[in-house]
Amino acid sequence: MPELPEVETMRRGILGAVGGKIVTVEKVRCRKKPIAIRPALSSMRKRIVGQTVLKIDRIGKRVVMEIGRKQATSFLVFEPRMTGLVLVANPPTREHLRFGMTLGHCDVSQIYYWDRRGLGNVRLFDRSGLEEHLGPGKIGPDALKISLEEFSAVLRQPRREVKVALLDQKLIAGIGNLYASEMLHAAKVHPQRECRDLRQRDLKRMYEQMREILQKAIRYEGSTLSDGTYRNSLNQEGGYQNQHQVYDKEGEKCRHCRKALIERITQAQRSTFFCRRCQK
DNA sequence: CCCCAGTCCTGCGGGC
DNA sequence: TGCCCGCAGGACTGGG
Repeated sequence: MPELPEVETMRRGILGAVGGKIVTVEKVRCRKKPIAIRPALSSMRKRIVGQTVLKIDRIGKRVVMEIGRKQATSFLVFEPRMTGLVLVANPPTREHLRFGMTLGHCDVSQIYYWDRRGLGNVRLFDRSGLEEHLGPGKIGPDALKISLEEFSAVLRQPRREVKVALLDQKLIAGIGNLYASEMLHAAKVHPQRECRDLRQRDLKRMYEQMREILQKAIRYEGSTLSDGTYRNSLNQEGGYQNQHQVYDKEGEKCRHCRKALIERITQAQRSTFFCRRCQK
């Protein structure tokens, strides 16, 4: 379930390994069990082999590598969805390795895309294609770049439940199911509140807790759940799972009030965890 | 416009 | 004990 903190950790892993150096793409390859890789490998090779890695970015829950020369640059986008990993070393298994790149002139020589379930994808866009698929309008402002004013404005979604709105990537980019539950608990806001009923003070607490939790989760290098799928770019576990207050803790005593039990409900076909006593 | 169910896919754990 | 089904939830799609 890579969300913003996990994808940011992947981005930093790649950046630390290749950043600041002139990096040339030498080889691009793909292993069995093809996932969505577009365009096909042959044309991807034509466009990026021999080119230079210029920038490593993140758009919401995607890692974006800008590759090329000054003018015509391409954008290689890794979208891990549920079980994808962008690695610089130690892919968990060979079986689910989906895509690899060999780089020259830097400490790491390989970038891997590994994906157990294969729901993710790797795509190459030109500048206008990137704009078309992932530009503003297609995807909201980043959860760590949005201002309080903008945050309050995009959540003017009268009848939508606040938890469902937080998951909508067109409104805010980067929040997924796990961190939505955690930030609402920390902000003491009930996940089923309709957005129109939120007061400015509620929005302010949500905004502050969103930043707090995402930044802290990045420091801990993300959350590795019991299925163990998510790893950082060196295939090591994250640490934020030990900081969770509500996610996947149905029936446990709330760590905040120490009285009520954490409940689990379904919203938009996803589990939400919350404390009825703390969250109003 | 928004909501909902279905789709992709694999591995696991709960239940029988 | 062993097997099978359902669930996990990223993003997208089509129908209401």
